[in-house]
Amino acid sequence: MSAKTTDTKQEILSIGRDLLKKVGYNAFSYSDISKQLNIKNAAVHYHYPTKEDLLADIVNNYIEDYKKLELGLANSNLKTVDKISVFADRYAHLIDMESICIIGSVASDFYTLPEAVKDKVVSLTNLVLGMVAKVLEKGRADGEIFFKEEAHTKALLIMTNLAAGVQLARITGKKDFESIRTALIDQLKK
Amino acid sequence: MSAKTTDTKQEILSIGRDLLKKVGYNAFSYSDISKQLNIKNAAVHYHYPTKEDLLADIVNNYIEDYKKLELGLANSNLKTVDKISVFADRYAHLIDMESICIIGSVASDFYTLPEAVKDKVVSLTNLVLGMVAKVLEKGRADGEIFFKEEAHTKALLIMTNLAAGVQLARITGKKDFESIRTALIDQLKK
DNA sequence: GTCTATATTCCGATAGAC
DNA sequence: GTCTATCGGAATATAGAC
Repeated sequence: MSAKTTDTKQEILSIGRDLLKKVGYNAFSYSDISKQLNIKNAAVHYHYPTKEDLLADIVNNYIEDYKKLELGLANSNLKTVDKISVFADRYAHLIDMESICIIGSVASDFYTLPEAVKDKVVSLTNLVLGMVAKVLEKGRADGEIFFKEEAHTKALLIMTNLAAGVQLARITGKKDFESIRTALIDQLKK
Repeated sequence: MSAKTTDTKQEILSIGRDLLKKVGYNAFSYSDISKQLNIKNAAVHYHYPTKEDLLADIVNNYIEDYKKLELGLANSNLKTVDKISVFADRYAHLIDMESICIIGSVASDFYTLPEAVKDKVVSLTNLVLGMVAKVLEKGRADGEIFFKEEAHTKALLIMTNLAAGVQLARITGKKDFESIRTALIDQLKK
């Protein structure tokens, strides 16, 4: 139990993660978090002394999550198209949560982020792009999917479709995201 | 001259536009603007009583800009691929300005925007998507470009590639955006 | 160890000077 | 008409109570 993190800290992390994806780093305050937990805003500072500390933990948390997802996909029996669908489903779910993806959120706020966090954001982004590229490359080698670009470029195309797709959905509706999802899956089937 | 807008107001609008695209609606203050003009922050309030007024004018300004661009493209002799390239070039330029596209910026901050502005954002977005879709549809009818999706869907795919492409470039570098640009133009040539 | 009372700074906005 | 001095409130953060 020595490594156990308190429930309060876990809840702060979870609420912070949701707020980051819903309104962005500059638009939420410690008060927004403390009110949800019925504590004073300063209590949040005990667990995370500065907002930068909280943000850093959120990003680290996503790095861990994506490492697990990468392992899960690598060890799964899913067909390549279904692996990409798993990925697309995660983005579709964001829309229902009134969220955008973590990378899009911090990218929009990038020039206002603490320097130390920017490095972590780069790591997270490279992790996700690399994961998608690997899935695509293997799928093509196995003859399951088709694309002519480099795997890294194709990963960029798909990732940007999804990331900006959830952003656009806030403005024009979820139907547009579904059109994007369907189209990019169809493209892989050639 | 009766309709003339003061230089100060014009400069406020211009600086506000730049700040909106660089750091987002919640991350800039009237002080950021007033300092650049060597006036007091309250002087900005004379020209734009509330921050919402400024944001609304910025979005309206973009609507006018894009209407002009749409007319310009419709009356031009450019080939379809070059019209899309004009569009992609605008996005590439944003990266050099440390900016992201206006639609991506307000989409990320959407749930913190004043209600009245959200409607304008919807109009702007539909305007841009419609413009791109029209260019694509005409280009396909003229046999200049090829794509199998509906024109609206293809516009979504291209727009999201570009919008999230400039966001990603902040994190992983401009080279990734150039890969995206090259790939999406190549796709149109089939 | 966990949280509250309090300080400090900066925000958007108003009232009033020139 | 244009801008400055100033207000009320909210933000992040510290010091100290329990």
